[in-house]
Amino acid sequence: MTNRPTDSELEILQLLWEYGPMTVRELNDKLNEERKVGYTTSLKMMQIMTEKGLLSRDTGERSHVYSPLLRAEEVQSSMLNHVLKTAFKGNRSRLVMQALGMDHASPEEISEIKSLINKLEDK
Amino acid sequence: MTNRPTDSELEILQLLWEYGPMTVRELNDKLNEERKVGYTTSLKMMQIMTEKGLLSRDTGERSHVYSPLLRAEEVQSSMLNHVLKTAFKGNRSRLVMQALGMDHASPEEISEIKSLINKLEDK
DNA sequence: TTGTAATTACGAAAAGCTTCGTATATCTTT
DNA sequence: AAAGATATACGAAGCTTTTCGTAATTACAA
Repeated sequence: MTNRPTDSELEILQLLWEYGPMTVRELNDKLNEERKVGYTTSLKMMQIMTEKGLLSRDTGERSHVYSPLLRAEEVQSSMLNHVLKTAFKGNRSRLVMQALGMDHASPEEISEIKSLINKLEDK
Repeated sequence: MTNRPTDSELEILQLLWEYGPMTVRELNDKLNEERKVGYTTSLKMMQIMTEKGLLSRDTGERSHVYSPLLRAEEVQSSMLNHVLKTAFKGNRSRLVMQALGMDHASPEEISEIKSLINKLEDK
């Protein structure tokens, strides 16, 4: 297993990270605030994600409660690493430059990044 | 069209970016330096990529010559933007922090990034 | 010039992702 | 207790991606 969910899986993970463990019904309702998704579609996705080891579920009640098995940081790291390897051929600086150049980084973002770099340097 | 190639397509684009326009034969040879790929597999991929608008081809000679239609920077930007949106929910600073924290950024990389930030600040 | 090699075109199989319909089981309400 | 609502399980269709095999075409070589 690669720690790298598909886009649809990621959509579900984001909701679980934001709102905490949920039943299929609850999650499907959240999903439908953004786009139309059938109930059994959400159910199937979450069952598959459980098989894959992306979610765990508590079957104690009739309505099973699903929880994410990975933290957001882990998934972010996997996905970013993958882009770094495949699209940037491992060139981290260029990736960061791209990230900084995208749209317009606000002055606040830039100073946030600067202070982070200073912290990194201290070590 | 999304400017976001699949991993296999990206593998082909990387070779074209690095070595310039190539025939299927040439590209397939390059690919096979890394992993076993059938000739018609490469052919089909490149035909599909042409349909998708990822490549153009010169059919003037018997062996068609393929060129990338996008620059590496465009694809990198698309892919990074996508990860930014889906995995990081648009939080650019966190993305950059992740990028800097991965493995260990070398002192050279850090100073490279710092000087880039200073340039950005000047504007 | 006739056969061998190289190239493109085409179709299709296998695998993964996304979506949903139907069947079955379990509550809840009247 | 019967009827209706709600949940899970299961299977399968439709797409996309990746991989090749086979056929048809073109060039080359003996």
